Amino acid sequence: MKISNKVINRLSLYHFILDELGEEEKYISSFKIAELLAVDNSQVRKDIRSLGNCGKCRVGYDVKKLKDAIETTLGFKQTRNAFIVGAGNLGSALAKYDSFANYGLNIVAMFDSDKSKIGSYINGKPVFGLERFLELKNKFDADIAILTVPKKAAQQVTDVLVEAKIKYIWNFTPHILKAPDDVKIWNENLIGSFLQFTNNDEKN
Amino acid sequence: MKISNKVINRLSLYHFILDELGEEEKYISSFKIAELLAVDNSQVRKDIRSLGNCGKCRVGYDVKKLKDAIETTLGFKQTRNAFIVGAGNLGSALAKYDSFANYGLNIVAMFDSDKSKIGSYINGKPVFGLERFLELKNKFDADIAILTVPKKAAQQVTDVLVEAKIKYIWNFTPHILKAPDDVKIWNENLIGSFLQFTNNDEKN
DNA sequence: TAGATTGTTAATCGATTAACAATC
DNA sequence: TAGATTGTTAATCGATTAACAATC
Repeated sequence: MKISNKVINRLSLYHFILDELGEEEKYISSFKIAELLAVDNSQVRKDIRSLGNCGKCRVGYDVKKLKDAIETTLGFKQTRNAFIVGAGNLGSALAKYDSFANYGLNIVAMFDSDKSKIGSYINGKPVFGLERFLELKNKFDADIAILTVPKKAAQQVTDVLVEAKIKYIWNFTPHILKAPDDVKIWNENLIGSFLQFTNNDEKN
Repeated sequence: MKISNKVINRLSLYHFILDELGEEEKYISSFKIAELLAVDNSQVRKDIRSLGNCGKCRVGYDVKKLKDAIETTLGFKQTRNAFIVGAGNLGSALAKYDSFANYGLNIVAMFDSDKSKIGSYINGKPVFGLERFLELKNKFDADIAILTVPKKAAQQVTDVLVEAKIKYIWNFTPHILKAPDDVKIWNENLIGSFLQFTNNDEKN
């Protein structure tokens, strides 16, 4: 069954909470989760229901089982290989963000146009020149590109990624990318987040 | 009139598009914007309508006026001062992201617990020890904290921010923060983004 | 049992899409 | 005028909230 983006996002937040519960807490209620995230408790139950059979009347949800169900449903275990394209500050920050691996995102290499960076390693990930993208895309079995190049290079680099038949582009640049319909683009719009955050009382 | 988060987010994307149109393009149609973002064209018109009176039948929207209307409505011009708390890779990346200033987000200083960083400057922003947070919050007129500390320090640092009566916390850590209701928290959930992105065909 | 909590339905609310008259 | 595009209404769709019976 299809799970909507909003539900996926909330399930990932529930997982953060479960992740930090001590061993001694065996059960957690929808009321407790709802309170921590300031959402409606029946929404929490409904979200969890989409994972299948998890809860126990009167006691709540088994923390370990619930965590496991979220991990299975959201695919934390099936790892996906990804490239970071743009080894600047943001690209390096993401390369050093080891939590990604726990959620199934495995960063295998990085690309940059700066010759002084090519051949170096950032948190163990090798940095290559972009001209080798096609070759290395085939070698590493990666279909995700995390785009962290400067705004003005964004489209040109995207063309290279598209040419190499990358399937997913996670776009951290404030540039609207042009790409064929079969390439899935996710705009990580930090500016938009900031504006929502400070202009509005809704939560994310 | 209140504008919903989804509309704010799309308006910021429209702004990116307008920002990159050459001087020669005086007008743009809702159909063109819709095509670039793969959204519905009547949604674009409705979103723009929430800005007030902008369009011209037959010719489309005046690019300059539309840009200006988005900037006014979303408050790009009223700058807000912010601190980055955590001068690691991600904090430094955000400190170097000069585009923020164009959208009204002015980063005035950074905080870290690492003594070797305290006293240094990152992209011109001074780095202070966290024990000076309260003092400097009053000095700089800042009510936003961008939280980029390691996950395990997140709650402890949040307590300091709350104590100093910060109003907005932009949380980049994968930790659910506990804070009083009058502190507004925005979770920038990168893990959640990744999961939505790769599990689902909806767009963001 | 009494009480707490889930699962689920129905009601409400808001967002998206489709359609088309009005406009220039 | 003819044609393109906005503005706006109505229809549809989906998400949230409220309520409560079922359960242990």
